[in-house]
Amino acid sequence: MARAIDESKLNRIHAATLQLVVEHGYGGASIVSIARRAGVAEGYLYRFYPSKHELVVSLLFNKVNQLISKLKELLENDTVTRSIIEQLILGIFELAEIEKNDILFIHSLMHHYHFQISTSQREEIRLLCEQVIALGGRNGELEASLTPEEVYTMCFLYPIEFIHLRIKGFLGKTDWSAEEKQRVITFCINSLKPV
Amino acid sequence: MARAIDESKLNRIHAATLQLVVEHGYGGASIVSIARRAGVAEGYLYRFYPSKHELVVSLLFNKVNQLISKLKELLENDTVTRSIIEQLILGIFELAEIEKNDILFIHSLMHHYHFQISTSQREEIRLLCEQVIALGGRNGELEASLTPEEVYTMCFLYPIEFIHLRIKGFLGKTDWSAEEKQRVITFCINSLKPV
Amino acid sequence: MARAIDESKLNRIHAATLQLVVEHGYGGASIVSIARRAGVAEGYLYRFYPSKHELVVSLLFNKVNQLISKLKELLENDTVTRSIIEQLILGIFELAEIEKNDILFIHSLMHHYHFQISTSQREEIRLLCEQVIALGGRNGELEASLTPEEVYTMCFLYPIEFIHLRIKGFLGKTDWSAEEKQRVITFCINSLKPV
Amino acid sequence: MARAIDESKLNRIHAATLQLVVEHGYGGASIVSIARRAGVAEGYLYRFYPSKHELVVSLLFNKVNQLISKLKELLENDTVTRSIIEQLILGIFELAEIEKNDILFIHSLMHHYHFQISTSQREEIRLLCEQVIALGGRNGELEASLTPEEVYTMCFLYPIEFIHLRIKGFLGKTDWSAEEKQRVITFCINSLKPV
DNA sequence: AATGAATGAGTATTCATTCAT
DNA sequence: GATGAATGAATACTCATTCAT
Repeated sequence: MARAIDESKLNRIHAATLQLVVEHGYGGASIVSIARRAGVAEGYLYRFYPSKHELVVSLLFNKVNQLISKLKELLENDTVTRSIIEQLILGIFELAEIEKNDILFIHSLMHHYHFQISTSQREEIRLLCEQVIALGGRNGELEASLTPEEVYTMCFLYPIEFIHLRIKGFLGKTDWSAEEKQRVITFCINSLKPV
Repeated sequence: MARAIDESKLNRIHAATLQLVVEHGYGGASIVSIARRAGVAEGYLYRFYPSKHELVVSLLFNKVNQLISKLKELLENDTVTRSIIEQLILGIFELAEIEKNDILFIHSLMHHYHFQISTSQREEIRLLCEQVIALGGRNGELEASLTPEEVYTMCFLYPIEFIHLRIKGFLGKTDWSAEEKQRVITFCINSLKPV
Repeated sequence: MARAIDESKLNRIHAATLQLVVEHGYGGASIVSIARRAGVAEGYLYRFYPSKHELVVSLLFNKVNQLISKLKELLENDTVTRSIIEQLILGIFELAEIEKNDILFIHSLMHHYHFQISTSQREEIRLLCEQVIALGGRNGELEASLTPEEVYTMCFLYPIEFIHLRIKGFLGKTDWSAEEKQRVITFCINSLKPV
Repeated sequence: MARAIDESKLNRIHAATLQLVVEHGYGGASIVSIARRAGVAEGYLYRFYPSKHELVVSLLFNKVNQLISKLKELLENDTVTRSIIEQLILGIFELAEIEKNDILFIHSLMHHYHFQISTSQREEIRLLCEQVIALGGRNGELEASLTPEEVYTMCFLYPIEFIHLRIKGFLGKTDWSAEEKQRVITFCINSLKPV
C-alpha cells in the first residue's frame, strides 16, 4: 500500500558512492556529496546501511565478488592454465574498459587503512590460486613450487596495478592497446612458468 | 647569531608523523597526536610546513628518494643486471627489516587518493628503469623489448606489495625468510629475462 | 457503514508509547520504535495525533485522570479524612504494583521540561485538595491552615517520589512491604494533622 | 608563552549550560546554543569535557555538592536537630533566591532519564541523613525509627519540589514569603518529630 | 483506510589552522 | 622563537513528519 522502494535510488546511491570514492577517496566522499549526486535525501541511505563504512564495505565485497566469480567460472570451463590466466586478465581489462571505476574502486580500498578484502574472499582467492597451481602443475604449464601468493600477485594485483598506473598516467600513458594487454598476459605467464 | 633550528624537534616530528600515518592512516594521524608524540607544540610544525599535507608530501618525497638513491648507487657501481636487481630488492627488504614503517609509509601513501609520487621522482624512476633495460639489453640478461613500467612494477612495486601483504598477513604469513627473499628476486628476474 | 477504528491498534500504540517512554525517556522513544512495538505503521498514529508530543500529552492526561478520579471517588464515598488519604495512597501503590509503568510514566513527564500536568487538571487537583482540607478541618483531623499545595505534595507527590526512588533503587531498596506502605501513609497523615 | 586559558570563557560555558538546560531541558540545550550564549566557539568546550553529557554531569555534581557541603557544615557546627534542619532548608531557599537556576538545574536533572545523582553523593547523603537521625534520636527531637529515605525526602526533595512548583507556578503562585519558608520548615519538622 | 518510502533540518563532535602571548 | 588557546567549517548520523500508493 505504501509506495514501492525505488530501486533506482539505491542504484544511484551505489553509483554515486563508487564514483566519489574513486574521485576523492573514501574520506573525500562525504554523505552529503553522495546523496546530492544520487539525487536522494541525506538520511536515505541509512535505510539500507547502518553507516557509510558498511555501505562501502558492501560495495567492495560485490565488486571483488565479480572478479572472483570470473575466475571461478573460467576454472570450471577450461583446463588449459595458460588460457585460464589469459581469460582472467582479459576479463579484468574488459571490466576496466566497460566501467573503469570498478577497478579503481577496488584498487583504492584494497590499499586503504580502514578496509581489507574480507577474510572469506581472501580465503576464496587463495583456494582458486591453489587450483590454478594444481592444474598448471599437472599439465606442466606452471612451476610446481609456486605459492598462491605469487599467483595472486601476478594474476590479480599486477593487472590491477597496471590498470591503475595507466589510468593515473603514472609514467605518462593513460590507456592501453590490445598488444599491451597481450604483453601483460605474456609477462604474467612467463613469470609463473617453469624455468 | 640567531638560534639554530632545533633539528631534534624536527626529527621527532618526522618520526611521529611517519609512525602515526602508518598506524592510523593519513586521516587518523591528527596534528595534535603528531605534536604530542613528538613532544612539541601543535603550532610548531607550521613553521616548517604550510600544512599537514605538505609535511606528509615532503616526508614521502624523502622516503622515496632513499629508494631511488639506492638504485642509482647500484647502477653506478655494478654492471651485472642480475646483481643490481638482486641488490635493489634486498635493499628494500633490508629497509623493511630495519624500519618497516618506512615501507609501509610509502605503500600507504602511494595508493592514497591525495598523494602521488612526485612527477620529478617518477621521471627519475623511469630513467633508472631505462638504464636497467639498456644495461640488461647490452649483456643479454633482459628481454630487449621491456618497458620501464614493467621494470618498475617488478623491481619496486612487487617487492613493496609483497612486504605489505606479508606484514598485514593478507594470506596468513606475517614475516619472510631468507629463502623467500631469494624467491622474490628469482621471480622478478625470471619475469624480466629473455624468453 | 465505515469501518470502525481498530481500537486494539490504538491501544497497542498507547501501551508501546508508555512502555518506551518509561524505558528510554521521551527523547529515546522514537516513533519508529513505538510503531514497531505496537505492530502498526509509522504513519498510522498521525491519524489520531498531530505529533508525537500530542500523543504523549494525551496519554499523560489520561493517566493523571485515573489518579484524580480515584481521589474524587474516595471523596464522594467517604467522610473520614484519614481513611480517604489512606485509600488514595494505597490506590497509588496498587497502581504501581499492578502496572508500575503508569506511575513511572507520570513521574517521568511531570518533571520533563516539555510537559506539565494540564492547567485544568491542576485546577481539579487544587479543588480536591481544598475539599480534603475542608473536610479535615470540619472534623478536626487536619490542621486548619493547610494549603492545597501541602496536601498535593504529601498525598500525591510524596508517594509518587517514594515509589520512583524505590523502583530506581536510589538508596538501595527496589521494592516495598505492606508495613512500608503503612509507614508512608502514617508519615503523610502526621505531617498534615494539627499540632 | 601561549595565551593563558580565559577562565571567564569556561565560566560562561557553565553559566550558559545551566541556563539553557533549565530553560529548554537537556535535549533542548544544544551545543550550538550553549556556545552561542557563552560567546565561544562550538568546539571549545570539548577542550574541557569529552562530551555534552560529561559537561552536564560535572555541573550537576558540583551543584549537588554545594547542597551536601551545606548540610555537612551545619552538622559540624550545631547540635540542635531542629536548628540544623531549619538552617538546611533556609539554605536551599537562599540558594534559590540568589540563583534560582541552580535549584531548577538540579531538579531538572535529578528526574531526567539519563542522569542520576552520583552513587558517591547518594551515599554521602545517606550518611548525613543517618547522622541527623542519630542526633535527633539522642536528644529526643526525632522519631527513632526514621529512615534516611524519609529524612532525604523531607529535607531535600520536599523543599526542592516546593521551590520548583512555585517557580513554575504549578498552583498559581510563583514566589514565596518568609512565612511560607517557615511553614515549609515546620511542616518538615512536624513530619519527622516523634508522635 | 493504512502503509512505509522518503525527506531534510537538526544533532554532537572533530580537527587543521591561526595567532595572542 | 615556541606555545597552546581558540576557532568554526565540516562530518556522519537521527528521527519526526509527510504523502504517494
